[in-house]
Amino acid sequence: MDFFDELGSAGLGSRLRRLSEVVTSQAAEVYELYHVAFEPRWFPVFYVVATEPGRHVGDIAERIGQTHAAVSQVVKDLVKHELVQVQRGETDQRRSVISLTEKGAALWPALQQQTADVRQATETLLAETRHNLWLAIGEMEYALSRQSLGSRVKAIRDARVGSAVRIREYEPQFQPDFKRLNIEWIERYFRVEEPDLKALDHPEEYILQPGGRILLAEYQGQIVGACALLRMDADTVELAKMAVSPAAQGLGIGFRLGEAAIAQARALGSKRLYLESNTKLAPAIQLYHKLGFRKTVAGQPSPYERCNIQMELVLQEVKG
Amino acid sequence: MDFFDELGSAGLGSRLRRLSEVVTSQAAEVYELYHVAFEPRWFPVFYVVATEPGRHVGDIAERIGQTHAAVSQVVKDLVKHELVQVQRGETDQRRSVISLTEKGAALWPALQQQTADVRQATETLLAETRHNLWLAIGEMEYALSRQSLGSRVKAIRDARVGSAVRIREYEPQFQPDFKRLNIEWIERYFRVEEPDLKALDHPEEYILQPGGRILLAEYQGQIVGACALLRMDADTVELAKMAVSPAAQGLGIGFRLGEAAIAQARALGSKRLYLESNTKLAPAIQLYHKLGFRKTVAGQPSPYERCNIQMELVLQEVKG
DNA sequence: AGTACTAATGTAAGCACTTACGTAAATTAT
DNA sequence: ATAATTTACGTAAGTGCTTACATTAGTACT
Repeated sequence: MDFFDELGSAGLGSRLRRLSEVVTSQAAEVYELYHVAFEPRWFPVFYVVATEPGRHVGDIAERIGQTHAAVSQVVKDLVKHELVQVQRGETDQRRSVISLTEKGAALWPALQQQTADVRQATETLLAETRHNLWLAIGEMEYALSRQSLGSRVKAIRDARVGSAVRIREYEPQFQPDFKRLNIEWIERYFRVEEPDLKALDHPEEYILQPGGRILLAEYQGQIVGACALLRMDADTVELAKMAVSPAAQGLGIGFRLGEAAIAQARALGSKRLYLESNTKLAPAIQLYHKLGFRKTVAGQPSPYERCNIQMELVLQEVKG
Repeated sequence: MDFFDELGSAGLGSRLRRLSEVVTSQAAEVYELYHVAFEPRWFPVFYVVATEPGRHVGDIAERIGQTHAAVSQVVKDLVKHELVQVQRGETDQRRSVISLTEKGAALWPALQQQTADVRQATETLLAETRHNLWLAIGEMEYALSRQSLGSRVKAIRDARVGSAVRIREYEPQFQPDFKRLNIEWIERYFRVEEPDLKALDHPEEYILQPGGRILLAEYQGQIVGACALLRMDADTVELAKMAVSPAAQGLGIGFRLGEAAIAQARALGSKRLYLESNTKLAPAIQLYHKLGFRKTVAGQPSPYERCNIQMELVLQEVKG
């Protein structure tokens, strides 16, 4: 208890498990109280079999929200205790249709009575509390189905990282970082080509002087991402040399760089932003898509071997 | 979901389990998101080891509210992943003192950051709901620790049965029931003796005519319990021939009979109610105790072999 | 009718814990 | 000091589900 208070709601999963264990074991005591040879986990299956005859395993599983495997196992137990029996389906021989045995049918009224008692006890119990557990569970299930815990945490992390990421203009001292980040991923997936080295070794000459831009992402005092805009013609700019260090991937840094690059392209008066990539780089393609880029049908020839896809983002519709 | 609504809160245990599974598996996704090679279930142990150095297995278990076995297993896993190391205790060689390895220490800051994110996400999640799950769990744990589900259910059942049990005065047609109920338990534990048969076969002659009473309990149209009051002398009445059919035991019927008998004894003007029993019959002794009977030190000699304990209940203090 | 796919089920193994049990070290009683 | 008890721990097996896999029956398509 102590510990959970300290840890806070991050331990929600464990805490739920612990409570479910307490409730389950106390439920088992209830069956003892009624001296009924019956295990709590049988109940959902038995209930469906008793109230809705003619159902088969998969059917029951769907009804009670468990897997067919769980139902199959419970049925096996129930058969062993002679409470239900299994028949092959008439129309469909694959089905296991479950029905009560005489012994099972004899047990049912007592079980119903007991369930009514348990329900009443639980309802009194819930009424004792200020925060209704039953309703809280329902709301939580709904909230989690709308958005998973993972994506909620991701949103929080992205917000935190976002405010700690600084997008910077190129300065000469960043040339080694710019080169390192790009060489890293090119070597990982492809091989470094001649045009790469030119641009990475002499960015001022090959990128900035022709009217392009270089952007860098700084996170926790380190340069962890980079990208470049290359001037193609009056209306078109190419987005290239996009790189994020592996350690900083998944933090939304690529997206921040992309946004900044698009803003820059607009500022340069470009009407169309264009890029080349490779379908092997699925996360990158996904990122570009998220930024608004769409695949172009027929494109210019590329100077790079590794490119097999071209994408573009229209910044300003050309009036036709 | 459907099913639980229909079944009502009787399925609280299963439902908690299901939710805890969802939360736990979503928590695992979070670790993937941070690409940290870490399993959620390690967290509590790792947390204690990181924040409170020098602790040993049992110590950690107590801290996080799990068993030492669970901690021992997690530690084994953590050692395999080189995140912690184990040393024998210095003063006590039985202890396994756990500490972080370098790798573990390196992981800790990232994990702390992640935990903070998870906590924030969970808190936002909880804030979205009208019924706060976290507080509801706390309240439920408290309510269940005060009174278990079993005893709550029992109280409800006793109330239900109580109103369905009718305590009746003896009538000649009940003689077979009176005999059957008593023979049943006597034969089960002891053997039927001569005075038993006299009283059971001819209750009017041996019990009623000397000024005694016979009470019967009717439940669902059947006689399921009986007891008799035997007049001893002007001040003393003996409670005897108390019997409840096995199928109806545990329903509080004995208690109802006892209460009625005590009321009758008072009505007869008796100052002292006395009984003989056997310590082998633990539930019976417990019942008598609950009714207010206390063991007497030295008693009268008994006509029955099977009696090895005498108890009495003072109805009206004899002024000394 | 033969083939590929899909559906229904049973079985095995896994998960994150528990309880049960056995062993060795420490403590207490004699 | 020896014996009896308690404590600390690790291992095995159980719990109530799940996922993964294998088998067999039914369906759709040629």
